[in-house]
Amino acid sequence: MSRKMSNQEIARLLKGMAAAYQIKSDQQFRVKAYEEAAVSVEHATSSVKDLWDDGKLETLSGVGKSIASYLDELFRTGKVKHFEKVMGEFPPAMFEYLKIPGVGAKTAYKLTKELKITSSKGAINRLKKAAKVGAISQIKGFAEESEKAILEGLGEIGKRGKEGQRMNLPFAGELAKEMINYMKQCPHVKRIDPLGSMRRRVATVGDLDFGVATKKSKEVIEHFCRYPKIKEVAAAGGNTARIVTRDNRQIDLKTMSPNAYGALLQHYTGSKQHNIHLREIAQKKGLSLSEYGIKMGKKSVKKYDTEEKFYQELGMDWIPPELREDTGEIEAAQEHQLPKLVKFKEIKGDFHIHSNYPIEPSHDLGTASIKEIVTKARKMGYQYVGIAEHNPSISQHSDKQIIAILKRKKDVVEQFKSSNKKLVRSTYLFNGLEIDIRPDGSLAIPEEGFDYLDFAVVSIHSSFRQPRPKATKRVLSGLNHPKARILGHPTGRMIYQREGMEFDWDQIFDFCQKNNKWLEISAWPTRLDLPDHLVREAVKSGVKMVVNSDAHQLEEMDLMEYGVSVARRGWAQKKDIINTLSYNQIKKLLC
DNA sequence: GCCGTTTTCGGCCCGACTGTTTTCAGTCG
Repeated sequence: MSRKMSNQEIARLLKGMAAAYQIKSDQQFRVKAYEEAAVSVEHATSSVKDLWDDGKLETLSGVGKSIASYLDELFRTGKVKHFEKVMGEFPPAMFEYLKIPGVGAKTAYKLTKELKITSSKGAINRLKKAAKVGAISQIKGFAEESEKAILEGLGEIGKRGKEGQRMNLPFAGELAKEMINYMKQCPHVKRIDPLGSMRRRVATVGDLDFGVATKKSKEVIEHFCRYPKIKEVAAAGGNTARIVTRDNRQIDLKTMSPNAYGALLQHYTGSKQHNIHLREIAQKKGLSLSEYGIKMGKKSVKKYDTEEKFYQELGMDWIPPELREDTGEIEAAQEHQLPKLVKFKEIKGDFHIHSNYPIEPSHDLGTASIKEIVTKARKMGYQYVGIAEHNPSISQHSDKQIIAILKRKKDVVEQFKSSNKKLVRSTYLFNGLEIDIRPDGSLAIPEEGFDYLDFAVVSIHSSFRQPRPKATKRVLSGLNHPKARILGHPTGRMIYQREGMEFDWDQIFDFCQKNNKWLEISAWPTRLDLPDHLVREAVKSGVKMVVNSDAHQLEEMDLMEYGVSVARRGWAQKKDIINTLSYNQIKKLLC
């Protein structure tokens, strides 16, 4: 098929199969298998099509021989005969209704039958009309509340973007900080943590959830419900509450007494796959896990104030939330072999910051001066900082002009260094450039221009749709120059806007590893690129990476922490990240 | 349909919430 099918669409297809089987048969475990495969596809950090290209479909948990072969058929022919046969027994409208929050297989099927709607075309609108005239509440098993819920659910579909309304990690992270600061004003909040994908630092976060350790749940919930940015309190009970903010973000809060907080934190941090695996292990030991603690046989639930003790009870080390995806971390924790993940405070510099130096680029210029950048870097405790503006535009300048601009910039940097000796002694300034790798693999400045640079970040900013062999060759060619040390935002993905490029990663990893080239982990909110799963592959291949902010404004230098989160999710340790090296070490590598 | 240092057969996570119900079904995370 010509169009690349998104993970979201594939997940929907698998969910449809689960729903069909749910109605059709009592094979509840086959239903569960399809549902799990759907979730796995939905949460996959790489495109399933890419995995298929690489023959790695079965690395997705929950995708075995059968589903892999169906997906193979899907990618080869654009359809799956078996799926069409199974789902063909049901009105197509039913699969549309599955999109409605709160509507599952049974409800969706019942609606199509009772309302006699079959075609998927206009199914949503017809349902909306039925709800408005009160036809749904007339159906047995439904009443006013259900009808209202369906109407509200239908409204949700319209509001959501095509990929669902998830936020990128830095966006969600900043919202979470605001909430945490607000909640800490309440003296009864002993401890507060984000939960779920936010705590695991996934690149995209859905709703925000928080856990609070407190002995005074009522007061904490009340304080939560007085959050200044609130639009409405959607629900509030003894230990949980849900608010909706003015920008329509749903935020949940769950409280627990401090002596049982560890289990709550563990349970709601997930991931679901991680927890299921844990419970299976627990079950074999005769234990049962829940958000309240651990039940041993018929005895009462044992409580845990910390997660550490909870994991210890199961015979394993505490697992950093970033690793809790059931991709081997549980086994590693049992063997006491978990990696010592890189930390934000170990970062000693940032190599990708756009200053406002008038370099006349074709892409956007930064807004902060060189002095502001170095001063900020020093405040952040960095030992060094690299400025890397986009190269001067090639369409607007001759080679000669580009060389002149780069020479002048070097002069300005040298002048800055000599007139700010004290500052530069504590935080050294490297003079770099972010250079386009053009579609043919050449770099967008003339050879002589490199004489005026300490290093170059080379990146792709155009022609993202090249076939894999050509794209791979392009990157290797771009990295080939001795001054080209960093491959900027390697896949070029833009979260929710553009899929990453397809490369032969083994070739790229191999080249980087042998030639001392570094892959960037960009902390730029819509990039977070390399993505975490590729970070992990790179770590396995012994490739070094560098976490950069790609800041265009001064404050954006603070986004570095989110890049570190991506590195951590990719199991990266200090030794894998080049900008954890001291200035003296890095100087030797660059000069 | 998936999965495996108790298994290639025989298991498959746990609980809350909601709405509709007199004891539960469906959905969600």
